[in-house]
Amino acid sequence: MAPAPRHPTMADVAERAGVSASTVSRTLRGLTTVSPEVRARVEQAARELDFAVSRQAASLVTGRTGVVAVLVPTLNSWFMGSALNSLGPLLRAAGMELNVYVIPDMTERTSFFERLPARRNADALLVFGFDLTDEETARLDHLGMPVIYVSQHAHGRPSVYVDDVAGAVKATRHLLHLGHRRIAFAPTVGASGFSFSSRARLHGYRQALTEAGIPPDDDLVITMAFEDKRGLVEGVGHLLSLRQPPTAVFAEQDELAVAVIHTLRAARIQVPEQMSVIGFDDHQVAEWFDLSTVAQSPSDMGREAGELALELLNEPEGDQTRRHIVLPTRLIPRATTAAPSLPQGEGASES
Amino acid sequence: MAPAPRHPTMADVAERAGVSASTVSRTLRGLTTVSPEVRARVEQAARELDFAVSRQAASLVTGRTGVVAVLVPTLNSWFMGSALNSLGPLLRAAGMELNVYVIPDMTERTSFFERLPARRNADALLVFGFDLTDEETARLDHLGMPVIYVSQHAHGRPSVYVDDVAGAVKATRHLLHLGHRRIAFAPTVGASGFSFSSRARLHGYRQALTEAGIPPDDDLVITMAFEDKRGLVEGVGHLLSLRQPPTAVFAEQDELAVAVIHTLRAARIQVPEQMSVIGFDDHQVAEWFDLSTVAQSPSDMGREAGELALELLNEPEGDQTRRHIVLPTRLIPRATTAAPSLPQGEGASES
DNA sequence: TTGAAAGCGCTAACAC
DNA sequence: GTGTTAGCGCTTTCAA
Repeated sequence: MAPAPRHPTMADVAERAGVSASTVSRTLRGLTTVSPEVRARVEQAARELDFAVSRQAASLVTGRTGVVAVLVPTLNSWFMGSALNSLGPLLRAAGMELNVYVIPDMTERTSFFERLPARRNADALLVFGFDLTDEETARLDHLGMPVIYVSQHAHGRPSVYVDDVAGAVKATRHLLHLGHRRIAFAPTVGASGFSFSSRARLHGYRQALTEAGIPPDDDLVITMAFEDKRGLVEGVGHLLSLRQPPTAVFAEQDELAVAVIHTLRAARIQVPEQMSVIGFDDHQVAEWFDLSTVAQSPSDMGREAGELALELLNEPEGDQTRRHIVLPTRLIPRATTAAPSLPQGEGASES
Repeated sequence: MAPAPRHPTMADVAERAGVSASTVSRTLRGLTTVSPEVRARVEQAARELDFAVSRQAASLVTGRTGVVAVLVPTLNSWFMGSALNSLGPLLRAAGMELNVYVIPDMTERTSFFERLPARRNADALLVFGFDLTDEETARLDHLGMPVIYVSQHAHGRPSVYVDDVAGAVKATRHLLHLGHRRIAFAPTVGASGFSFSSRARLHGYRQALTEAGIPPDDDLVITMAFEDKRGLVEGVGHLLSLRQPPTAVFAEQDELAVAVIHTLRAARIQVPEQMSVIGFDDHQVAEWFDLSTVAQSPSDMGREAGELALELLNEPEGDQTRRHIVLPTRLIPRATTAAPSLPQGEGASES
């Protein structure tokens, strides 16, 4: 780096082009009230000086920062990666920057809500998949910028989420149609958010069972985490040791489903012959495992959320702020679900 | 949102605390030249008004934006997710924001390098895994801020990367020790960056073979992408149809390794009995597949890169700017590699 | 230890 | 169409 290569300012460009700074500003912002010749001169001068507008200075006067902030529990997940992968370029195209706040644990979370660093440094905030307390939500309400809840339904506030309940119903019905009657549900621990989806899927699972005249059995609901090998072995062991063990498992997400399959196979339980397994997501890994699943599209979610954000930013303060976008799911039956091999009945495992 | 809940300014805080704006500024920045009583008054006033400093205004005068920008080919990858997951909180702790530029394709890339939007909007830039042209690198050199190359070695510029060559040597030697002589290497297409690693791993593979007295055979190097099922089938088919087919495959990354295993099994080729497969990464999926692999730690990479960035920012313009950090790898043998079942020799597949 | 004043680089009224 | 002027909200001399 050179000693102090001071960035050129608009004044520099103005001087070089022989115009005023306002004209440079107008030109660079694409306002039409600039004559073609002047525009050409200004653009060339800017190019020659390799000039870039300082957002800082601009936003000081416009009151807009040109950045959209996202609050995420983690970046290391298929869901977040896909969502932000579509959100990023979308914002870029609109001339906005993407600012990311990664909040992996409670400490970070507390400090985030205390200081609210996004406060004056973004025009809108997208909150991904956190299960916020009322207090936290209230705090965000006073942020002074549009806040959009993504991958969760926030009462009375703009949200974008997938229809988790319907998706879970599809998965459960699929198993029911195959003849399963003892169906386990494996939610995953929400240390890092997304427990909204978790609860919605549990709800859909219960609903489908109830509709089929099967009373939900809490013994069949067992929380596990795909990173926790030990917990998996215990959880799966618990299910297998039940008086009436399940013949199918519906895992809250594909990665967990795959981990469950891995654990089952390690215990010499054949999938799907002895146990059907279905996931949720249609994660890349689902294909490798021929995993039956319910597909959702995080890319669509990122896109919808981004578009909604841009809309709210350009909206004439309308009370359109309580919009909800619900995205669909799709059942994808593959090879890890099949009809149960044994006839169902009381004490099947006893004999 | 209220009609226009104007953010309180320092002047507001100053008034409320009965001091000048400068004193508020000094207090909030933790300068010691403020008497305890005044400090207390100011802090309380700030709290009561829920005041937050405007970075925009501050950076206008300090010349520092308080943001670190990262340029990434994608966010939807284990590598990037892990790296940014550790980078984010680290920057937060240092009071910096994380700005992400996702550049998924050539169009976006061209436009990024044309406009260089990070230019006046960040204090440092971390470039992840792109294979930049000399022209692009030169452009970054003139950005007027520290630029750190991550997951790649950039000639004469600060870089953080894993020792891909050594890692690839470990993987290849592992197969050699098991008795393999025909070892394929599967690099993956670098549409979205990371071809630096790709080439380094190829190099390590060749080096290990050469050391073992085996001339590298380009017929055994076949590029595939784990998302491209068709390409996988063709690629694997190609290897199997060789006059002397390989007995082991070293895939550039775990996800590809897993896809290869999936493809092999679909073709009724047993792993590792008929074909050993080893990956690179120690991705989560490696465990589920009992995949032998070479571990690297993207979290460490993110951390090192972040620390280096902070260092360069606080450094007295020293010429320390050409620092290199090389991270280690570790071989993790699991169940997808084993000794070849057939004796090696010419025309083994002919008989 | 504190305050007054100047100004960072830009945009928005308002004139011309 | 284009230039002039007046700040946006901070930090930073410089005085006191």
